[in-house]
Amino acid sequence: MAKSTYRSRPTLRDIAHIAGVSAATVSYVLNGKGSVSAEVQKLVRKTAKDIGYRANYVAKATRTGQTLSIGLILPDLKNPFFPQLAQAVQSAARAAGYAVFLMDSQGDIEVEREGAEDFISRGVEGIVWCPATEHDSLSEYHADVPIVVVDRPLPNYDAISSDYYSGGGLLADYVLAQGHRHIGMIVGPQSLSSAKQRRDGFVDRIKGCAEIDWEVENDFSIELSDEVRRQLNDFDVSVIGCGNDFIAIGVIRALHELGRRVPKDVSVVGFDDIPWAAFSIPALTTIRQPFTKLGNEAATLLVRRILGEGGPHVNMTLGMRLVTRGSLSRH
Amino acid sequence: MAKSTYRSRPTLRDIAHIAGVSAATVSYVLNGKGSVSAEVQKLVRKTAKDIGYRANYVAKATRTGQTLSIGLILPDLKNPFFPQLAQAVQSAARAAGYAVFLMDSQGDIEVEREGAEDFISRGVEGIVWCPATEHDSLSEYHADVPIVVVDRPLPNYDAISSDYYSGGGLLADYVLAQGHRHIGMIVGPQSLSSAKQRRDGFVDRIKGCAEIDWEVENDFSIELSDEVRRQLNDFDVSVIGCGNDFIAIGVIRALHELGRRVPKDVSVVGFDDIPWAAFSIPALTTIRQPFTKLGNEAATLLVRRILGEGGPHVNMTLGMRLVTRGSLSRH
DNA sequence: CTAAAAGCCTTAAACGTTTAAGTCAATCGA
DNA sequence: TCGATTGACTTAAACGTTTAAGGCTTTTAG
Repeated sequence: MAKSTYRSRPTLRDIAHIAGVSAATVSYVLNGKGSVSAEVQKLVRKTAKDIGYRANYVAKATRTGQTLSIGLILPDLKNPFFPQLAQAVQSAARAAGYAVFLMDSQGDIEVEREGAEDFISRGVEGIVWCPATEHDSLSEYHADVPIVVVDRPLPNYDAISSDYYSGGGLLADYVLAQGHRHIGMIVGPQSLSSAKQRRDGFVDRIKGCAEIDWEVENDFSIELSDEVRRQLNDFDVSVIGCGNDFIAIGVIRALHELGRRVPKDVSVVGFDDIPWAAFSIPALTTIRQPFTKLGNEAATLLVRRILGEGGPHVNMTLGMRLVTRGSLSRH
Repeated sequence: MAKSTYRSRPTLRDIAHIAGVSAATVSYVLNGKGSVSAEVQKLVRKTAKDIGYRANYVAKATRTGQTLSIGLILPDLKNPFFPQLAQAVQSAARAAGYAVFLMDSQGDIEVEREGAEDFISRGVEGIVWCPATEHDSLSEYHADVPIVVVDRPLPNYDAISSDYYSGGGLLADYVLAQGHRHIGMIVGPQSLSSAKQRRDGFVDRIKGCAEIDWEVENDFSIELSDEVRRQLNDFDVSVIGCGNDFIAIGVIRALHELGRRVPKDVSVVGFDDIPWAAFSIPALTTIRQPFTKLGNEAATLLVRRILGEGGPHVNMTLGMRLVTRGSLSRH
């Protein structure tokens, strides 16, 4: 009874029958293989078109073993980091003829696992994975299918991530060049490698050139802890470096409530260049993460692996660049 | 040569062979059908586990005709409207056992078409579609597979959208209740039904109670046209109603550049309650669109159609609600 | 005690493709 | 003229499942 109202699609055999040739012949012309006379080719194509034939990929896949699909697992689409990534992965995959299954793990590593398992049952030929945590929750699927992890180098995987350390350095250079010598830092959770690297890159470059007056940790979130809010009353620093743009936007907001003007009274810099960064008031000076390139490269690398490209796991790292807007002024 | 380094997965026949039973028996126990002795059940399950068997959905699908997958087509993941929707669709689909293929049409109706075609070739059992334009670009796939369109009622489709008209009214009520009597409006492109409805809902309620001093059109975008920017110099209106939150954020920004304070000098209201709305300064008073519910309902309805539920096309409309934050003050 | 029913398992066909191998006729080269 | 090659097409098996039909063996009912 299910689907009863929807038409069942014509098959390759239907074409064969109508055109009076064998199924094999139809398959050959539709795939441009074998040798078939121009006459028959034309006939087959015509009947295919006439009856509205469309290939059945799943039948095709049973025979060839190729589903031409990949899976994308990411932690939370609501985080503005991921839509761009997903878009790029899908677009690059599509260009290579692959469709992409989407799985939002909601930050749950158990869901990540189940998702990967489900994907593999569905025959995906590879997975692009943006891990929710530092935990290698997909290790058991590793042998079944190539996996490219993005945003985080993970041992035993192909990995593509932004060069956070250099990005931190880039930001430090600019902060120094603009004359700032007293700096407050609100870093992301240092248990996350991505948070640690951007911090270290920044700090290492600052070292000896200026003073880091204080450094506190906060979630990668707009909500600031009480400890952080207290630090915001410090009038000695001329700039506050934030672990990411969320924190920076939260800081600008909190500063605004405290009656301190950005960047007049104190400058603020972020990290990532999420879409909102351009539209805060003032617009955020930040380090741009190449979201789109990240996704494109991940999908492209994955496809290469699928096509059999060997070699050791790559750990590709993409350059970041400084985006200067209004939230930091000369000091 | 491709995939040579990845293990080929054990099949149901492998289990059968090892356990010394027929493939049919294995299938029966794995699917909980037929009648199989407890003994054999145990044996089969054990061997399945031992050799790390995982069902091959594509083989299964050739036989059953059910791929347990649906497609999701949307115009632009970068638009903050869609990530939440996608998340909800995926989540609800997953709960029903369905996986979802993602396709970002980039606003191109040709891509929409190709995407749908590709999906159908891949055997999706249904499609959730968020049209990029008012154009019914998927009409030809309509007969193949159930399609639920979201955000826009479209004739001959099941449709789920927010009740924009009522939402507009809700906003008008609040604006009036707060004492505003002179209103400027920056509406979205009136060729879009969603833009038109929210405008009409607002205007119809205002009518007779207050003055709409001016009304201009702008894209649903943060970038404002010159005409719009000129209007912003009008000191007569006490509130500016915007077609969506993007426009509202752009307006707050432009007003800020003009030296006018929001909401002290003039109030601003948006529409949609995109995630950024809460974090602008001041935070936006707006009408919340039930993104998550929209996605959930769409997926659930689609699944019901897939399972064979008949009946005429539904045109479900979801209530919106007012979210009061700081961008509008009493007048 | 026997016929019918129930329980447990197998056989084999089917789903819509692809593709290796084979057939047959026409063409070619010497 | 004849064997070999080429060209055009077909046959049939295979991919990994599901499932209707059937065949034993054991249990049940009368």
